[in-house]
Amino acid sequence: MGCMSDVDADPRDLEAFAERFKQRRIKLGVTQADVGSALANLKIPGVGSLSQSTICRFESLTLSHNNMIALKPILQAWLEEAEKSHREKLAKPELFSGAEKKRKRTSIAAPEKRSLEAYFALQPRPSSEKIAAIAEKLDLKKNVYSAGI
DNA sequence: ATGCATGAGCC
DNA sequence: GCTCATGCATA
Repeated sequence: MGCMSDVDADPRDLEAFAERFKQRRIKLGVTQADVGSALANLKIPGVGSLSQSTICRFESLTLSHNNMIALKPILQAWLEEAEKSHREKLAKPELFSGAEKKRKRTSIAAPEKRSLEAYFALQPRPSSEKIAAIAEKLDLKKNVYSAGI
């Protein structure tokens, strides 16, 4: 009866894991479909993506026992990865939000551009107060000046 | 979330 | 042919 070398085959463990899995997935703001497709990024040999259906069935324990056993380590691996990178984002937002932080290329309309060039001809290196004043006059954000240098 | 269909592996 | 894992389509 008590055969099988599966250390992890206890239905109670599975139940507990499935529950934790779902809660933590939701806490990460990730859908079942997201999990399924993200599995492919784990690059576990012989493991591709799974469907939303399968993730759902895993969480609700409606897969066969063997199927659950087989899927558990995979989903566990995903969960650990997901939580790791989530922590990294919280710890070092500046490294990760590069795409979000980067200012878009500034484009300056022709009239403003001519004005700025005129100001620059008069005074190539104005103080930040001057810059602010110029920005005010031209109704531009003050950091636009440095974009024009 | 789930009924139904499909394809892979098995004997 | 049967079982099982999985996906699609849908309410």
